[in-house]
Amino acid sequence: MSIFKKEFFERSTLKVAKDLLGKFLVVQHPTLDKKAYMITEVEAYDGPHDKASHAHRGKTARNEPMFGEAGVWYVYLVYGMHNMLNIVTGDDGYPAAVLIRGVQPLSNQVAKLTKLDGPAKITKFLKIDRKFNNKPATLKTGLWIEDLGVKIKKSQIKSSPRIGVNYAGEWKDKKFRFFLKSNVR
DNA sequence: GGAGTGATGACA
DNA sequence: GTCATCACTCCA
Repeated sequence: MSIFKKEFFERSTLKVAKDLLGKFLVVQHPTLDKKAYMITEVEAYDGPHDKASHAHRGKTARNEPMFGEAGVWYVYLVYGMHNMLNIVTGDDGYPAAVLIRGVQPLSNQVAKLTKLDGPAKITKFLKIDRKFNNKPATLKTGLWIEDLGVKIKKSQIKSSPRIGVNYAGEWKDKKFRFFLKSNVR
């Protein structure tokens, strides 16, 4: 059981995205027990040139966390009702983040807890909202990432174009989405 | 296929 | 100040 440090997130966004698969999102609510969810699907948003990234149009009040230090949560609202959970990667000043799209509860937890297979379902279910925005994921703030020793083989990782970014021109076809083979939907 | 929902960014 | 857009989900 080891919490991830900043150095993990300071590497290339694509590497971080792939390495996050099979790691665990740990949630600690004030009133509930600690729970861990395995990350099964992520997307990378890398750099100022990525048209699908919020950072593409430059630094704004909303995407400011993406430009900041690695290992910080970037949580924002889309479509008026959906919170999106991202973790900032890359060096300070380089806008990049990994969107967490899918997680799966540990098998010994509530069985009927359905697989959380959409980015907004995760945040809704785990009660993640913008109060986590700009908070470090490298401290036990209530939401962080741990390695619980699950080994992921390279052959289990699949990639595809990202979802919901069809406006992004040539960037929409980049295979920046990574997911575990057993969790294809 | 289409509605819902509201923060955000662009423009004036 | 207004207006269009949006890294989505749900119901049909």
